[in-house]
Amino acid sequence: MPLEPAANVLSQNCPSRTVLRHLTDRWTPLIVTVLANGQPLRFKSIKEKVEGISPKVLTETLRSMERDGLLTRTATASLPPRVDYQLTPLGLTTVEPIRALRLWAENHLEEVEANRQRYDALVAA
Amino acid sequence: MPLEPAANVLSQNCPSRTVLRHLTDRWTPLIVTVLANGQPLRFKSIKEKVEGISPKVLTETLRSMERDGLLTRTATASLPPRVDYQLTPLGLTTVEPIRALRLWAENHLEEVEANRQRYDALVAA
DNA sequence: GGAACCAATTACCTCAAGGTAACTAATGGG
DNA sequence: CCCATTAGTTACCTTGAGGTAATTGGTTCC
Repeated sequence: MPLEPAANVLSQNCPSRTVLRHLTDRWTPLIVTVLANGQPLRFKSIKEKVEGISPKVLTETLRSMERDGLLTRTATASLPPRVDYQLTPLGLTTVEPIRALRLWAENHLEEVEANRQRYDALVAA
Repeated sequence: MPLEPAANVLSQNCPSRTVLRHLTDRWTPLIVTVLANGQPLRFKSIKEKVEGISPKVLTETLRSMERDGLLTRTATASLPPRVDYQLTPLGLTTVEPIRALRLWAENHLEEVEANRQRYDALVAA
């Protein structure tokens, strides 16, 4: 059994780059965030919590995550129809990294904005 | 002193969303990765380590990171010219979250690819 | 007999991120 | 005289992610 060559996102053709890009897609971190506790959520409910996402893009992003094995999709043929999405064990392992990234953005917002103002003032001068 | 309203990336107009998007720009995690040890690197050196990035986009991304206060740019008027980039203390606080994300991508690559094959086989059927 | 409900799908459009290629300034080296 | 070097800039183009709006289907509610 040969050892796999180590994946390395710095390498031009390493497929781990696409994995990283999926993980950092515009809406993926937000969807992981609302599913983070492991409980299933319905399509409509996700759409409400992730403010501003369109149904088309939500469907696309959920499909992509399902394909990568991050979540499961369970359709119930009830009336009205019901579809539940739930993170898989693999998906749950992304929760902590994504949570850290999200918290960084939320907690350093003011500092970043202050830096921008300083920079823009310098450049204008 | 009024308390700041808590930032929340799930809110449509919360400016923390743009901070998160910057952090997850196509090249930002890779640039943070090569600067992660805190040592300054020259433009050319970054360009070589982050395989495939064009000089234009590297300049743009570095400028954006400098504006947000993640790194400093130090130009030396020597010949040939020399410009060093180095993570700031703020930038260094992104290293761990980004490292976790990168490691996830690299370490779960095979599992993700296996899931994709399974999914595509099912959908084709 | 229409409206509401849910989870989409479809067709279409837009825009900005990113890519490509050529060019610049300043100077030392052959 | 011309090339190499470094860190870009400029003009231009492409692409694909994402947005918008309308539509579907089956059933119950009014």
